[in-house]
Amino acid sequence: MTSITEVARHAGVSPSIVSRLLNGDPTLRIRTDTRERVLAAVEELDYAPNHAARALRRSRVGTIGLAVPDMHNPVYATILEGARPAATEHGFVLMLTDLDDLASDTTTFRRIVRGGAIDGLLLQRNSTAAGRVVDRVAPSRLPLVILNERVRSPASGVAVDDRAAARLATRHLIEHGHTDIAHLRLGGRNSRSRDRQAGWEDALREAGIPVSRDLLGHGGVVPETGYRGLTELLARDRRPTAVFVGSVLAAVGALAAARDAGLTVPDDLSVIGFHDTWLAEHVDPPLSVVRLPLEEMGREAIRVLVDLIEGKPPQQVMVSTPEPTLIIRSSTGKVP
Amino acid sequence: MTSITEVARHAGVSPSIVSRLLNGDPTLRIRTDTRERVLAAVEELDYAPNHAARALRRSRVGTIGLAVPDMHNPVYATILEGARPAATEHGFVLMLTDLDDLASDTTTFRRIVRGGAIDGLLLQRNSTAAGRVVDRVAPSRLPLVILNERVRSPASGVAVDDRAAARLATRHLIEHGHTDIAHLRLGGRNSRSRDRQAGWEDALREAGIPVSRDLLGHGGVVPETGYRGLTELLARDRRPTAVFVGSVLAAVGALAAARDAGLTVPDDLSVIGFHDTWLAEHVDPPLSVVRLPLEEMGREAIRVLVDLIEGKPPQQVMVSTPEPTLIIRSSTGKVP
DNA sequence: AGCAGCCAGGAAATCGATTCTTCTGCCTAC
DNA sequence: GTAGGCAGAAGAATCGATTTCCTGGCTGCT
Repeated sequence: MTSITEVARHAGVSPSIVSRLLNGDPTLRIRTDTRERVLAAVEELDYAPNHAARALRRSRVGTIGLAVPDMHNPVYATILEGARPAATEHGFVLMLTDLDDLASDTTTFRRIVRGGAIDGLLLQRNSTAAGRVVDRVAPSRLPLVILNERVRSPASGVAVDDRAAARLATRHLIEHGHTDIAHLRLGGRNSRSRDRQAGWEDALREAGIPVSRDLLGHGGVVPETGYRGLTELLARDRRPTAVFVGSVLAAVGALAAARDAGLTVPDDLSVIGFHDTWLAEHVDPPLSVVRLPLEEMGREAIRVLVDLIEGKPPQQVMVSTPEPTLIIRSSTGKVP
Repeated sequence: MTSITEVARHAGVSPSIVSRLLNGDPTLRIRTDTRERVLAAVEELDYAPNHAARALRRSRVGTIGLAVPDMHNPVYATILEGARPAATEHGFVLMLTDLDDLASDTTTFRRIVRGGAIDGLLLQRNSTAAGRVVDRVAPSRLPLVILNERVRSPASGVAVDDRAAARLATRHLIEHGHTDIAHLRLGGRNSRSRDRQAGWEDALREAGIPVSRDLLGHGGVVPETGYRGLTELLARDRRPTAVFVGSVLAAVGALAAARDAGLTVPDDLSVIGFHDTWLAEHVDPPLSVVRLPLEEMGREAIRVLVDLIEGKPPQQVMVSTPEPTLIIRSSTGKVP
């Protein structure tokens, strides 16, 4: 590990010069030949400032904690793909922290948050665990950005336009002549679930179709709950001819439920999901979905968090470009 | 940020006592009442040692870098699910580093590796990028563990028994009466690809079936390459009745290729994939696969890396419990 | 000549935890 | 009565980078 002292000795200057040069101190007056000697020494010794020492001095570690509930969920993977390069651009590294650990384990929480292992936290507010983390983080004044969720003003949050996207998906079904359009909602106390349901209602109302509780079911966020949700819905008196599912994974489960109920998709039942991931393309039938700017959301979340770390005020951002788009595959069709 | 000095003042002792007590210094002699005063102060101030200061002093940061090519790949997500809790157990946090950045960007590499931002690196050796990273890391003596790949002795690696698993998968096809069994290999210069092909050959040879180049194709690791691979294979003179695909994602692509070629799976063609992820369950038809202990591999990799960080010698580990298992779904059946 | 002012760079304090060395009473044993 | 020993704890150096405050020497002006 070459230290700044070695570089300084190598170049025949004092450490402060090396530091100020490398950090671009505007008040630094330095001769060209000295500058070049220092830079040459840096190159030759392959010097990089020690992470820990710099963090200690600056009281900023250069890492951002990322707490998502489940890496298997392709939605989070996509957000991550957007967030990581953005973090790098801003000079930060992402640190993976387990949401549940943060919520339940005092030792982990202390180590990470109180011990200053991260400069800020990016949190997917999903489970009740996330709520607990938010409550615990608040008093420590650690910069915090809630991901994929609209939040109230004192907090920072970055979301996508779930409502518009849900409306788009539902309208697609309406345009195919459907009027009995069910919705399998995410569930839970979060804006995503509410907004997607609201978008569904928006589209129905705009088309003059009455919104009925009979066509509202629970879809959850994994295939199993989607399967159960559609199965239960199909057992009711009033059978839908189309269903808008609030999650891709649940939509995949719904596809299986339809098959097991003896229905052909899309001839007997149209299914549209939420969020495009390459999974949607490879199920049978390929799933129509509405695509939202998830990577962009990841990128924005990093930007907002870095702003917060730099002392700027909290922001609530809705990422709306590119706009939600329909990806029409084979799971949606005309009304039977 | 409460510091150790504040805790010391609060308890009426010197900082060294606090440090030695909290770190369990065995040479520390301390009165019970003093100990309790210190612990009470720690609790009251909710003190945790500053990450950066401790890292600086100990020259160990407590983080492990993880470089995988693609989070969308459920295989990596699964390995990660195993690695993260193991890291926490050992007192480390996982840091996400981009493989390509590490390979190509000097600044990032310096910052992370030379700057001592990680104590060790867990690397999925996949692309040529990974090879470059290995070469660059070597001179810096950063502890390095290659994931999911057999390696030669001076390096450390953790792998699963690809060959046995491939043999198992192929034998499953043989037991269903198939003799024209193709293999879509991963490709690339890595042991995974070679071992899976070797396992396929093992099973054929054991059954007295000649191994033919005509039945060997390229599958890659994503659906698109799997699609192309099978399409090309089906265009040859000799048509297989079954195919063992070296990756789940490629197998999913192969399913689509079979459908587009007018073949019904499994009636006209049996398909078996490698690695079980919940994706396999939800494609049509549900894909038979062979399941390997991926989470366990992630956990083991952390153990080996931590050993390395603590100065123990390199190890090459093959994770073989639980043993590879067949997960039989509906994509494999009797020979037509 | 004398002095202000600038140029180029140096010295030292600091961040917080760890760890090695040193110190102070008090008790015991000879 | 005093040296020695030990329990119990304080002090100080250190890790490496940053940053504030200085300094020596030269220039230019009066």
